[in-house]
Amino acid sequence: MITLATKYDPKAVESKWYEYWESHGLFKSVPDGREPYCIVIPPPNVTGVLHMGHMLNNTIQDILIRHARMQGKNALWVPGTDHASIATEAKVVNRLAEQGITKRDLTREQFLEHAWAWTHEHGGIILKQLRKLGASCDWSRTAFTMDEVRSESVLKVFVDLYEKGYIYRALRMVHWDPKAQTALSDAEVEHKDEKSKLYYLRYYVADDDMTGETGAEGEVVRRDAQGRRYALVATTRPETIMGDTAMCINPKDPKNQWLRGKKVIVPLVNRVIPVIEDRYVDIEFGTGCLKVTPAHDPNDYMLGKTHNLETIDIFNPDATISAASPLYVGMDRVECRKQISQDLEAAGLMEKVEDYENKVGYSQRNPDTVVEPRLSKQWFLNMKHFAEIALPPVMNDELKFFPSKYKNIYKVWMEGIQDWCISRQLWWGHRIPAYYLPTANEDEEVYVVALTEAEALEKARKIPGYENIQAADLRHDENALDTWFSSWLWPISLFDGINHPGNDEIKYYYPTSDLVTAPDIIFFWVARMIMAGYEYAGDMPFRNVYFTGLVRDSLGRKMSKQLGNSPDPLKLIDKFGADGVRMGMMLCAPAGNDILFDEALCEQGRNFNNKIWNAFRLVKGWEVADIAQPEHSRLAVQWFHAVLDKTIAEVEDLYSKFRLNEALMAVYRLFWEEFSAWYLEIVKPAYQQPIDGKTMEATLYFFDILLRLLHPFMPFITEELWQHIAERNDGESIMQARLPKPGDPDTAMLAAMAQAKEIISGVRNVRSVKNLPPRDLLCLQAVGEFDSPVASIIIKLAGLENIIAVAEKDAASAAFMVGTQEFAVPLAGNIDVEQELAKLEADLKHAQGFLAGVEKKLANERFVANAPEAVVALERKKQVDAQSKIATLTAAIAALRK
RNA sequence: GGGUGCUUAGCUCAGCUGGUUCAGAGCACCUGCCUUACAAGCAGGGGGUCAUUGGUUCGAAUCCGAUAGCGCCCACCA
Repeated sequence: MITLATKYDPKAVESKWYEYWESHGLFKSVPDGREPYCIVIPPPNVTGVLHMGHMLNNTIQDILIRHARMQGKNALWVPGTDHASIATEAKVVNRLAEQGITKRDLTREQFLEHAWAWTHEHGGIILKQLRKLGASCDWSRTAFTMDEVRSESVLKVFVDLYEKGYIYRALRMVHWDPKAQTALSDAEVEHKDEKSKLYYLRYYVADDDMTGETGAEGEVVRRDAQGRRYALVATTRPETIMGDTAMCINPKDPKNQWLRGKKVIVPLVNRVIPVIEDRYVDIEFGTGCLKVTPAHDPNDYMLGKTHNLETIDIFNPDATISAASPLYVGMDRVECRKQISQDLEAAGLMEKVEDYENKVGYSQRNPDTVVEPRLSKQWFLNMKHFAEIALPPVMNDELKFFPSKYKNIYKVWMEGIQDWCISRQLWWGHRIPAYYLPTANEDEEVYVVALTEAEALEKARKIPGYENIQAADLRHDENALDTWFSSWLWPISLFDGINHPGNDEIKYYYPTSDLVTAPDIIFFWVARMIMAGYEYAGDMPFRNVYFTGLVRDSLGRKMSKQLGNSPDPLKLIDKFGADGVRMGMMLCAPAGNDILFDEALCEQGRNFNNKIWNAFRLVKGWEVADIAQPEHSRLAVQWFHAVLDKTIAEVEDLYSKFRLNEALMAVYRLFWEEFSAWYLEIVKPAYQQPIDGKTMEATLYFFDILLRLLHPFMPFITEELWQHIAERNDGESIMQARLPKPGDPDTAMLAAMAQAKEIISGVRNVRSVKNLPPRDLLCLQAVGEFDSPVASIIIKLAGLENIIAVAEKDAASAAFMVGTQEFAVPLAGNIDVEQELAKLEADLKHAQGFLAGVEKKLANERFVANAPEAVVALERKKQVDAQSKIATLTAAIAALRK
């Protein structure tokens, strides 16, 4: 007999088994004749570290992968990392800043050297951390969005889309991140409500003759103390007045008719600008006068275009005031706002300031940075075609979203889709494969798009006038592509399906099975992968998308460094074991809801590990002897087979619906309640007594099956125990064990045990209330006929001497009811009559109330006439049962009162 | 501003097409137990007018409408 510690120690086993799995190649997958099951990992940032979001996301993926593997599928989980253009470049820039180097001091090549150094230094840390969690990825396939295969894929796709006419270059108002100094896509801007100010500024009428006209009816003419007339303009951004090139009124606005055709003077700047008219202006807002700054507002840009206005860009790329501005040159925009409002005030040009709430766009990657609308030339992808191919399969459930509520969100986005700005003014990323040719005119652009410089040269020479151009004359586009322009190919490029379409791997693994990701990247990533999937692999990239929730703390707050409410996953693993943490995550992870993470749940996970461990200790401690199998054990085995059949079917159903937390809860209860609290207690031999062979064999079989059911959730402890349950060969693993197919559950047996449990609970309750010692054997009286197929189990677990059917129970006894039958434990006179009466009367009252409800229903003619027969019959049965129960209780009370 | 979802025990959630003895689970809580597998445990127990309000129906947590609160997505009104 082996002696094992009473507490399970995860540290001793986790690394051992991970190494075992890896060294025996158990995570590896190559195409074969089996059904494939594939997940591609949402690639974490290459320089990132594991946080709770990864923890949740990857636990779920590992559960799905391990489950599929145990179903006999060829399971493949492909790992990798993302180059995360903006985020990584920002980190490198920060590190260089610490060394006193700015990006501008370096050439592109030098900067990239630093970036690669950083990547190699920090890259892959997160993948090592995933191993601690037990992630069963095929590490031999680890990919990087900027490795050779992926890079080539990205460039090929760019060239292809350009040639198909979907990619174009245009001068547009784009979102500009002044910190990263790059354009962003619409999706990378997050709007936040902000308390700001509305400044009312005086725009004096130019060359005012100050004639005394008061204007037509409804006109509002403003004059200062000297009688000079002015328009009052409301703005949230006074610092942009340096870029004003017009003031706009609505032609239908009666208040401002007098301004038609006039010119006004921009305050402080003293530039004279025309008053234009456009119905775009909201008459009700502010004073109905809008200042027009075409370079710094999308609407104003549009007005500028229609009215042929000059565009003055007063910002540098870093959002300091540019030399194009007459004032405040070099000042930061935030400073400038403060300064200019003071100066306007001092000059008497600011009439009032109101509190105002509006939405301000922030850069997703630089959360403190307000994005600036900026006119610039960028590369765009026309999205219309892609929306058309990607919307239908989701709407008709060929490709399923879990939970399905995201379908609608997806639909709305697709239907209102905007072109995607794919160029970034960054170096870290895939360089855009466009080559510019020298032109006489600086504003004119001639370029070719080609995979390589050689091809570009070839193409360039076909352009009339450029027949003799040399490689040195080509200027490679400086921009990099949006990170998501590589991620959207991930499910294809991982199998090299862009460079080698139709290769064996892509044919076998694509479409992949399930994608597990957070909903915040549904547009960035999920939607675009679906687009690329249909465009480049002719099919959906995955069959199901499981959207996890966001991990929050137990108070529902987002996890953040400032709040300090974000636990370090590795510390948690250290404290509770990977299995415990995995379980803790899953316990609070109902599909699609936010996760309110609480460390207490990991504790629950750890406790469960310990429970399994101790159940194992118990079973392993039994000595087998050549003795007959007791009746109760025989029945328990029969019953537990039924429980397994039922639960396995339930669990499989829950998996298919991605209700993993419920699947876990089902196996948790199966192990703790049914197996440990009931089954083991039934078959457990008396202290130091041996067990019969049949029961032992069945028990070990059950334990084995339970471990298999638990394995996807808790891979380490289950492997450890599975290896101990029976002799295993080197290289064998529970990972490869199959889940049994459930049979039809023996419902009669399940019903019999359900009743038996109630009876046992009844007796235990009597013991508890009457303070009867647990070891004293009791006698149980069943009033009327009694016949249970599992009576021997009741006798054992309730601690009974026997069960006897009696016509009338002892007067001095504690009674309880199970269904319609009364049971009693004779108490040899020491009963508290009052207490007993109170209990019976409470039961009686309840039964009477119940009966009244049922009878009221039955008295309702319309119910009897309209309800289905079965429902009415059921009500009648309830009536009869309640009546019999009332009779029993009344008799019992009368007997006690004697 | 436009959509959309949610509101069931102290907490986190189940409850599918309305009817299985007047709502279930886990955790938390209360009581009693250190009973040789496990106190990271065992046994027992309490706790909900299913947000509010109209309606449909013989019958509503479940269907429909309104209200309130919370959340999410989208959006260039200064």
